[in-house]
Amino acid sequence: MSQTGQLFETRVVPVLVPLPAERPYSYAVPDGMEVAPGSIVQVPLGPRQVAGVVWDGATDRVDARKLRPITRVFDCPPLDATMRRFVDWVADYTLSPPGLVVRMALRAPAAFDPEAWIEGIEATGALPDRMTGARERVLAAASEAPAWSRSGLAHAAGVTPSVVDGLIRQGSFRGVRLPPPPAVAAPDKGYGRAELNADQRAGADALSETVAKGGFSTTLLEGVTGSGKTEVYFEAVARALDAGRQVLILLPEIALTQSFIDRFHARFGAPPAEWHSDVAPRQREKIWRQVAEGRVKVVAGARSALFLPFQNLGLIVVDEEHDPAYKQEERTFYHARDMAVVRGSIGKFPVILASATPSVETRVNAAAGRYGHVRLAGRFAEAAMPDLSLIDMRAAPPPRGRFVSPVLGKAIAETIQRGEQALLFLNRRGYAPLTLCRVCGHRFQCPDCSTWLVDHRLRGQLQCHHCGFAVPRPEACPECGTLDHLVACGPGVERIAEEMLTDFPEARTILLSSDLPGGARRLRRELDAIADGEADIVIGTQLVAKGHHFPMMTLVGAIDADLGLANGDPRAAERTFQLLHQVTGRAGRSGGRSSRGLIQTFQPEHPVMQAIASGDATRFYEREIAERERSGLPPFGRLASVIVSANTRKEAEEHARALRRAAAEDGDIEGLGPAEAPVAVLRGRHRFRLLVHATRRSPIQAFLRAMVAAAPRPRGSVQVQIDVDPQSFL
DNA sequence: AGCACGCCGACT
DNA sequence: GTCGGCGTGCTC
Repeated sequence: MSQTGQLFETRVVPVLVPLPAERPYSYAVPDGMEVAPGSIVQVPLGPRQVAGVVWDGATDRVDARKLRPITRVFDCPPLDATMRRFVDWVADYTLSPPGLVVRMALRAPAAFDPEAWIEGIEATGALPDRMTGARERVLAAASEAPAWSRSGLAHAAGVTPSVVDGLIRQGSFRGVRLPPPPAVAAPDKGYGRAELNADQRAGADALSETVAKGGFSTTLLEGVTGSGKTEVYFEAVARALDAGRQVLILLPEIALTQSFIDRFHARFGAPPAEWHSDVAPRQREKIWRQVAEGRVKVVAGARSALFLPFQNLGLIVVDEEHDPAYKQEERTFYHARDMAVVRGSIGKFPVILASATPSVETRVNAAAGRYGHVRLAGRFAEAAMPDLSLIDMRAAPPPRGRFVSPVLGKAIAETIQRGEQALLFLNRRGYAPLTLCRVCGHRFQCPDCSTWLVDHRLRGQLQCHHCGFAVPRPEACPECGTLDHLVACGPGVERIAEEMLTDFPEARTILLSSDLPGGARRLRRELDAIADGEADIVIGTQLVAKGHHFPMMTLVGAIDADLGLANGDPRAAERTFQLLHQVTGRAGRSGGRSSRGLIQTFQPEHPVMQAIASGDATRFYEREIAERERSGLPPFGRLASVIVSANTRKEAEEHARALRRAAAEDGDIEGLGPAEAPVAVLRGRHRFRLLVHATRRSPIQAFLRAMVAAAPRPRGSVQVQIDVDPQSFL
């Protein structure tokens, strides 16, 4: 310790910086600088300056020569204690460095400095020397509000800005500084209260009471599509706003369409602030800042909105809580629904999980009494319930090479004749799942995986859906060289679209698939267009199942409905049930109009098909939970995977083996399952997934920590990430 | 995550 | 002889 160090006590604080550091770094606080835990600061890090957060707890003992001073404190509301605890909790639970978690909360670099004030003008009351018609209009328009922007006033008065300039010179207006305009208008909790039926009223009252009571709780809001879940939880939102709290509504990214925003707007007189990947950077920063200042009251966002720096969060609603899109499977692996519950628990406020088809783990939590359970019995209008039936494809097959059965084809014809819409759902991208040579029988297979290559005609490629391998569609068989004798086997959405174009050439047909060009933005636009009636036949993969409002959709057909039941995934039945239930729920949402759901299946006797046809979700869940118990699989929790990724398959494989060996040699590491998902390629990196399950003795994180610690340190491009399955948080 | 340092292949 | 590939290691 140097003499100056002894004479002038240097204050040292921990600062969490947004990089994969296991713990906060230590920084010196310059004389006269005020910082406290939560302060957002700028610190030197190597050659650059980064934003970090002053953290809690003791600082690392660090070499005085390394210690560098904080550059500045941003004029920005600090991250509050609950947010800091939340970051630490998520880091611990997901076994990721806290620095990477805090990074998710700091993703709005320009938002740490206050927004600039706007140059505006206000009327002085002085009249100009010479009055003109244009000047009169400007003065009249100006009286509508205390202050204006120069161009805004000109626009409102219907004159050019030079008229306003003239009035400024005449002294009728003076310059004034205006606070930055709000990102969104304030919601009005009493604006467009919906008419609720008795059932919905009871549900809304129960949720509102939970909100009014305050404190942490989790409630499952369960009700079929069209039962008015949204309107019901809007009442809880209104109650939280009434108490002066902020509200977060989480939605799967794809469900954040204009129609949701419109419904919110109709209820609260203003749209919510939107937070998803399509929001422009400037707007993102504005929203981040105003959320931190408590000026934005309601955010509707995708999973990343969970890390927004709310000042006064009082309610989180997780809509479509079963949706797999809530699980982030890159960088920091987390499940937004579960982390929402954790955030509620730390912040001591209620969380509402809404779904027509809850995940099994949420059902189990509700059944065990850990979560409250509010059920909405029926639809708004009972008549709007779709009439569901199974089509036995063994009894009534379509002609060879076709996949839409005559029964469904007839229903489509009738539907579009009436000017209504038909939706065909098939959960398989591309044109055909298998291509073979009619001469020698050669099947096109992925060189790295044991899977067929899927024919994608729109892209002119054969693709492996497992690892991303792709080749141009060949014309000749690579085995026997014969030209033009390759044949596509089985259906994909592209092929169904082709069938529809052949059968209904005059109909407006839209194909929706995640691999079509244009990305999320275009998809949202197309979905809104469909809702506006700009299509007759819609063919789509699972993305059409996700919470859209299609009032004209009176027929839903599921092609190959039992597709998902074949693979060995322990959640196959649950996923298939959820998908089919959601997709058939798209039908019959406009009251009065009769609607149908036709499900093509090769195994109509399967319990999932029976449950779908009967519309009895409860029976399905009870059976599924019992089934999992019988098979020894926990209904949820105590499961995890270790994901090893590397630039080459060999590297990834080698590290996966090392982890396996470490687990085998260390007696304390139990529960490394035999399963190992085949390698997948994601953005050029080869990934291995090892399944891990814990025994009853300790939380699964302990196994994972021990296993990763015992294995050799990753070398080269190798990276290890952990994905912990949903558990109970109470 | 950046960014610099460092050690092996094709070029102004 | 250098420019530059990305493997390795560090950042208070």
